[in-house]
Amino acid sequence: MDTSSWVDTSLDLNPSSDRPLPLDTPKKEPSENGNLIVFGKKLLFGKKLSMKEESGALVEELNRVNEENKKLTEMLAAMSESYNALQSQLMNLMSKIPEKELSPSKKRKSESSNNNHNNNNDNYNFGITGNSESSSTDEDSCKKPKEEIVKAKVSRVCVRTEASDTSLVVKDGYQWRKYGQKVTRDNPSPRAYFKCSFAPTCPVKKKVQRSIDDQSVVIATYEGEHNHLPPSQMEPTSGSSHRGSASLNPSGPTMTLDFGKTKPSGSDVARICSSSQPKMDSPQVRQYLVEQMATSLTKDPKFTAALAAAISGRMFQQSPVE
DNA sequence: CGGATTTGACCCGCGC
DNA sequence: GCGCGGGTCAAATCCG
Repeated sequence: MDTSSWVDTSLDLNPSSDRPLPLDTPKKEPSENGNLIVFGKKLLFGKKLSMKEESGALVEELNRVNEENKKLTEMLAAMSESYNALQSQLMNLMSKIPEKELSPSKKRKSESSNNNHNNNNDNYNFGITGNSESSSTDEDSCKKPKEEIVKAKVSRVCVRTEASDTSLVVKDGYQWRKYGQKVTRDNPSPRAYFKCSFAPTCPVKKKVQRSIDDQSVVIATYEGEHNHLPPSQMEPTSGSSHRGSASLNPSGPTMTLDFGKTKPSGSDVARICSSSQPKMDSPQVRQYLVEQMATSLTKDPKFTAALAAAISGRMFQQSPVE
């Protein structure tokens, strides 16, 4: 199941969850904590109060916490809604993009037939586009039955990095060894070739190249499936609380975007999540994704601004002057 | 000193 | 068959 790839990705959207967050939401958290503290205090000093008073206070606190809870739930729902609205808008715009983006001078068709017909448009999808097996058309399977068998799973991931960062390094939790670099015709930026070096027998390869459209975005194309767990998950000390994904098909083409090097900006999340929408066929997964997004939102209000900026910026880029 | 990276050469598939 | 271009190899180099 390929959904694991982007699910896994989404799970790592909060790599900072184990570090003390600045918490720019003083409205919510302190009040919540305040409730808890007050609650605790009253428990501590409850001895001096009569049972009635104590129970009354407890009920009061309970009501207050419930209200707080309700508010938070509403906020969550609102955020999820606005996120979905933005996402659908983005997808609408994406679908309107003409195929003019395709480079007309492209000679070789192997790549385009291996992936999708709108190969280059993948670059503008900004996210994991899934494997070629599921996305390849009937035509492809007729034309290239051989490759259909040989071809390993292909996934594409786009990651925003610092534009000044010239190293084509995509931290995805695996260990890679670079074995080649090539300047291709389509893109003046060099393409780097990596092999998974963590396990000698692991057949997975990845290609990393900057997007011709946006130099701050690198496109990583993964081929094959890891036959081992990501090193980050094999370390017992590597955080565990927020990595509930360890059980999710570890042998699949999981892409645990660490973003350790680059800051986990909202745009990253927006790109990954928005692009993976076509794979959102499982309601559970979808719900989980929304929860993850909501968690990010509630933890970092700047996220909203970053998300809006990223999407609006993308829209502006795709429909320049109207 | 060993592993990782760099980079030019080579291989191979595809289109003409 | 030839040329082009992407992908891979492997020697040289770098780096911790």
